[in-house]
Formats: sequence, C-alpha cells, structure tokens
Amino acid sequence: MAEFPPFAVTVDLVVLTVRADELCILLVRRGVPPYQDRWALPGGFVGFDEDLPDAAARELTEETGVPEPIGHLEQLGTYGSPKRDPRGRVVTVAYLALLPDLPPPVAGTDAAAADWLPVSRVADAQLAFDHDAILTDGLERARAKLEYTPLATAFCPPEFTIARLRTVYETVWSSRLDPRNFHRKVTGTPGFVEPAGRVTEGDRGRPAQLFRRGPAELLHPPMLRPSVARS
Amino acid sequence: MAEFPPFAVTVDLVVLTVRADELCILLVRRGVPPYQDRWALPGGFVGFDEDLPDAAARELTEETGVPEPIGHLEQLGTYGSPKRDPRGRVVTVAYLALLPDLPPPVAGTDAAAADWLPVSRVADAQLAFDHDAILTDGLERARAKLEYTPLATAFCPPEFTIARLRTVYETVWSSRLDPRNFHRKVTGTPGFVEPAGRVTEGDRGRPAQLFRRGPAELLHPPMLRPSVARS
DNA sequence: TCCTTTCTCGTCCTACTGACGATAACCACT
DNA sequence: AGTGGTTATCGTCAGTAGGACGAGAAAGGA
Repeated sequence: MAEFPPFAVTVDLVVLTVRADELCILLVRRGVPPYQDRWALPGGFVGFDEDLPDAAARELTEETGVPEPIGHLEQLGTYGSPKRDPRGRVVTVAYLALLPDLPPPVAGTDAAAADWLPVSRVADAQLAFDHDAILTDGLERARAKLEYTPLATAFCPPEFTIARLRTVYETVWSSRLDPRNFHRKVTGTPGFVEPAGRVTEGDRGRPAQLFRRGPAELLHPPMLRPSVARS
Repeated sequence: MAEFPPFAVTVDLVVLTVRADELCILLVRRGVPPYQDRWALPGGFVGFDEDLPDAAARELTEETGVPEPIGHLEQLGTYGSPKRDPRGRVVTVAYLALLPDLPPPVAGTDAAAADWLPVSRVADAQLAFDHDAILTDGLERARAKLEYTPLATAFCPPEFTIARLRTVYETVWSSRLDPRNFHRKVTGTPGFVEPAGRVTEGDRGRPAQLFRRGPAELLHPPMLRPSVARS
C-alpha cells in the first residue's frame, strides 16, 4: 500500500428541477482555468475524511443554499478517464439530485456565476470537462427512474396536485399524458400519493385535491412512457 | 490543483455466473493483510494512465483467464467511506460482471485462492472490507436488470435453449416460472432472442430449439418477477 | 346567466399475463 | 415394436391494466 498512484477525487452534481414547464439544470460558470468562462456541473474535491454522500450533500447545500433534506440525491456514476482533466488524474463521482423549484442560486467562490438553465438549451453549449456525458447519463437516469419509482414527487413541493405531478412527467419526458388516465394511474397505485385533505384555491378551473408523496419506493406496474419504440 | 488530498483508487468486481442451478460469485481468498485469509471480491489498483472500464476489464481477464469480450460488464457504484480500508483512503469503483459458466479460476499472485462460491453460502461468511455491501448491491442490480433487459442471456453460452434461459431467471430470482408462459413471453418479445436454426441433441425429452440473444437492449413490457409484494 | 377551464369519475376495447390443458418429439426400458 | 417418462411447444380462457374518450362537477370571468 505504500506505493499507489496518487488520484484526486471529486464529486460533481447533476441537479435537476422543473420550473415554468421546463426541465432545468443547475450550472456554474467557471471563473478559473481550465475551461474558464465555460458552464460546468457544480462540484468540488472530496475531503480526506469525508464520505462520498456527505461530500455530495455538502456541495448541494453550498450551491443551492438549501439545508439539504429535501428532494432526492443518489449516486449516478463515476468518471475517471485519464485525460478528462488537464490538471492531472481526477476521478469524479457524479451524483444526481432532483429538487422542487427553488430560488436562483448565488455564485460560489470559484465560480463566476451560477444559475438554472433549461436543459434544452444546454445541449448546444459545450460544458467543461466531460460534463456533457455526465449530464446525458443523468438525464437518462432521471427519465428512466420516473417510470418505475415515485421520484417525480421529488420535483414537487411537499403538497401538490395530480396535475402538477403530471406536468413533471410531461416536462421530463417531453411528451403529453392523458390527464384522466394519469389521474387514475397515480391515485390507483398503492403508496404513490396520499391525500393531504386540502384543495387548491384561486387557480383557474375546478379546485384540485392536494396530495403528499406516499411510502412506496417502487411503482408496480410502472408508469409507461407513451409511444416509445425501444426495440 | 497543486493541493488535493491523495486518494488511492481501485476497482472491485462482482462477478456472477449460474452453474449447477446455483448463482455463484467469483471470490478470492486474501493472502496478505489486512483481512488475511478472508474472502474478498477480486480487484486491484487502477493504473495511473488507465481508464476505469479498462481497469475493470483487465482485472476480469486476469481473474478468469478469459480474453474478455464475453458476458456483460457494467459499473455498479463507487464506495469511498474514509474508514473502509485500514491502510488509508481508498475509493473503489465496483463493477458488475455477468458471465456464462466458466472453468474454475486460478489464484493470482496476491491471492491464496480463487473460486466460484454459491452466493447462498456467502451470505454468512463475512467478506473483507465493505465487500458484503457491494455484493448486496450487485445482487440487487442483477435481479432488477433481468426484469427489464435481456441480460439474462449474458449468463448463457452463445446458443442456448429457452429452458436454459428460464433456469437463469429461476436461479437469480430464487423462484419458479411457468415454462409455457415463459416460452411465450421470451419468443414473443421482439429482439429478445433469435432462433439459431439448430436443436439440442442427446438430452432427455423432446429436443429444444437453440436461440441466440437478439438486438434488443430493453424489454417491453418487462419480465415480471412472480409474487413480489413491493409496496 | 353563460362560457371557459380544470378536475374527477366512468366506459369501452385491446394487450398482456397467470393458470393450465393438450400435443409433439425425444430416450430408456421391456 | 411398444410403453412410459420427460421435456418442448402450442392453445385456451379469464382477469388485469392501460389507451382513447365521454361526461359531469366545481370553480372564475364576461
């Protein structure tokens, strides 16, 4: 063990939210080389005595200013190509976070700016390092997980309407869902959502019941993405 | 970048196969401290100029003696608790490999022994480091992936019968599947398997058609695990 | 009051699955 | 050759879930 190649280990975050019917990602504009002035995923070095999930949660709190335990945070994957960082051998553990709509972030110390950007417009802008690939994997993970888990609720505030939940699905999947079948499916799946006992006020149309997320961890049967030819 | 905590990075492998109607895992018995004489996942340090998938593939080849491109290899997750290795700060990237039945492995240089062990008997024996947790995650990943991918074919030789594929499912899931419904489901899902045009000889009962794995990457609808109450 | 909007329940029809019967095609016996 | 055991493969039937869509309920605004 005395001899081993010295690596740097970082965590990078794919932080997604749904705001104004658009899927948005939290990005920082780099203030220092390499990739200066380019957009990048928020992240940073892992402390020598810090566990990986702790490092991810710490970065998430630092970047969003939110005291953590909201939304969803999970490990996405690890990226360690020898050439991915010109400064040396850096292995990054990527995490995926799903959050409800939050106020705009404040730029950190080493970032020139930080903001929510619609993912539809990020596709063009090339991100720093291999963050494009990480973002692609994060989006795919998020889209897939909406199918068989109740994680869409992580995009919502504690109490939400079925229509709001449907908007999340439609935004993340870029597709339309039938409101009536969606309502039947969500309310008919045990443990997906539970009625909060209150209704909305002041919106257009008939008031809607409010729900909270239920105890289920998996959806059976899964929510099906419409018209996806995948074979 | 001049200052960063020095980490060691390793890859560890959860290598699964199905032999004699049992789900087996490739383990090595450690020949050196720490955890000397304990079973552990095969693995090793990542070379300084080596990509992570390359390191995993290299370790897999070294441990099994098979020139790689068979079966399935994917990243499972990364484990980096500060206390997980008494020698220092070691972050390990775990990979999951699914292989057809192979001959017994030969012990490597730093391992006292290497062998296939039924996972049912590994549950008791405590593995070195945090390898128990990695194994648990690997098993869960494998069981889940059989549901919505054609990866069960990775456990089979290039040509296999439907009954062999069913045995894989039954072994990994520890459950019984109806042979007739399974046959209908597998042959009816486009791209899952393709007929090889040949039949088995010499076995008991009616000869069975041989199939190869098809081009599908996902199963739609998924294969359902029987009687799993999960909500 | 009437119209628009949105929520919510209900009704077909089709696809898929679980349970299980029936037949086909081999081997090992006698 | 015939008989029985074993396994592969096809078919049938009923129950469930989902897509398409009708219709009423409950609000706000003209």
